[in-house]
Amino acid sequence: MGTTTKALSLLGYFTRARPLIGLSDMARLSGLNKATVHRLMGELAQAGFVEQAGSGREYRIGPAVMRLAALREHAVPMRDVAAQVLRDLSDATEETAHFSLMQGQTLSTVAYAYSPVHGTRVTMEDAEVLMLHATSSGLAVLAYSPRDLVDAVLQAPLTARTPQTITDPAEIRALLTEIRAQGVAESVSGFEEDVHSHAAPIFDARGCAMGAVAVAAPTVRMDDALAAHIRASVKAQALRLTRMLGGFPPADYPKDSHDTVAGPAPATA
Amino acid sequence: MGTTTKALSLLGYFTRARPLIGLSDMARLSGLNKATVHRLMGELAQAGFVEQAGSGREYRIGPAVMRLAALREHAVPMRDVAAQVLRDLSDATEETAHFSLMQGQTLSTVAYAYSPVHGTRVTMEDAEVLMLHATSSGLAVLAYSPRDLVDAVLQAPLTARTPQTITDPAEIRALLTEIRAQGVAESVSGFEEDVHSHAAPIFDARGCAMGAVAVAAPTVRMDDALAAHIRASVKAQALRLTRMLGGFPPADYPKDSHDTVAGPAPATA
DNA sequence: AACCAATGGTTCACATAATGAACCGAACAA
DNA sequence: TTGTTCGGTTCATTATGTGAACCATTGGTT
Repeated sequence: MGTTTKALSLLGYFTRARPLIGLSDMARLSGLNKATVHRLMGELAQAGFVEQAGSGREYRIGPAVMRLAALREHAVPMRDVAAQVLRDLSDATEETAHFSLMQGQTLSTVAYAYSPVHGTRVTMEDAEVLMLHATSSGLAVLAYSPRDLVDAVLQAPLTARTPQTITDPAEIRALLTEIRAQGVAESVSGFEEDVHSHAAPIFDARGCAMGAVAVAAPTVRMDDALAAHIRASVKAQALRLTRMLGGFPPADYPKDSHDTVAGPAPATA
Repeated sequence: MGTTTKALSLLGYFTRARPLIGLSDMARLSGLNKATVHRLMGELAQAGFVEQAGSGREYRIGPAVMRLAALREHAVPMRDVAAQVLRDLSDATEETAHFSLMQGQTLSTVAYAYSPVHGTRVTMEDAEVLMLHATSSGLAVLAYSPRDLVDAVLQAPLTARTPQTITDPAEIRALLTEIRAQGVAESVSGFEEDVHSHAAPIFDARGCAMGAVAVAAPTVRMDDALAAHIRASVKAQALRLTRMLGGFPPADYPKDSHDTVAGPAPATA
């Protein structure tokens, strides 16, 4: 393992729950020698990536990352990043993939990608507003949203877009629990007739659901095999997009044991 | 120079104007061997600090910094705190207010606020790097910086951003003495043409200057009354921000006994 | 087609820079 | 006192990083 990799891996041990780490703690966490950690932290500190908190001599994330984050935000608009992931997702599933973001209390479509494989496909509109209770994307977001939002949405009148739209608040709450267990939401003809969609949430840097990635297929093409494939794909790609956008899933988000989506892994040592 | 320092220094070459950098360019910019840069960028990429943009094989800042920035912001909500102070300052002066922090040996913009009053205003960019000798913020910081830093900055070649930029080290040293007497630095068209700015330093918990708050106005609007108002406001708000961030001014920082610039609008409005 | 000058990327002999066991002085507790 | 921690330092050993020279591609010129 390269020296730089070691140094950068140290940054991975800072979390929301553990924003301050002392020298000895860091040595323990990383499994590296205390002297090594000291030198690496010194270099990180000199570059402004960490700094020593005033009172103790513990370290915390430094100001340099703010500058880089501002650059990243400017250089990489979310749509472009999402477009890439959606293309992969629609290729993998041979169906329509789309990405939507919460804006205020509504969910609106940001980007989508079609698969060229089938002649019939689910089509999307730019900036379409998705109802939270009637779409798989909306349910995926709701399942990982704070109670306030869920209550606000479910106490408002729930309009039925189709005869299949679920409008009973109690039924939806039960659904949300199930979604949290699965990590994937599902909707059959809830928003558009004859559309069967699966969605997984996208999380921001605080671990809050900020949107969702979904795959929508005509109901006639859906069967158990395709559904299983889509569920796995959408979940994997949603995790990938979450990471690409700099967010990370909450601790209780169900992990599939098999798929290993590359991420900023901590020390393997 | 340590390997880690070299790797991290590469990140410093990304700017707003240059968000994508190729391998050869990076080697040129950093003065390092291409093979070295390749390996370092590889390690940075593996950790998510850079990534290779889809089209070319050029590098850009990666998603990992977003996570760290969120952590930093959570631990040290400087940006939020500053935003509040800047809003008050721009309201009070009816001009653009901004806050910048020293990172290593450069000063970079952290936050800013515009006043809605005038149609023309000085505009800012996120994460813009301010030259220490050519901006009021830079001079304010230098005036309260240790001798080493001042010497290092003034012995390097001082580039002139505009014809009005002061590039004579002796002249700048004289200026710094004056700034220490006033507690406020001033720059007329030193960084951008037709911009007149005033700045006051922000101190950390040890009483060292760690950044500056400034108000920038179009030169055409500047007159004695506005200048006096801005000087008082920027000084008062800088002191306030210093305190809010847990720092305090050094003993020799000039205190204005009389003006209490709590009042919002200037007389001229 | 042939040529040139870029690009990103790779190799390997060499030496610089990283490593870690043992050490220090300072707090704090029993 | 003794025994813990803690952050930080030293220095012989060697793993790690380095860079001149090398490919393989690409895009532009002649």
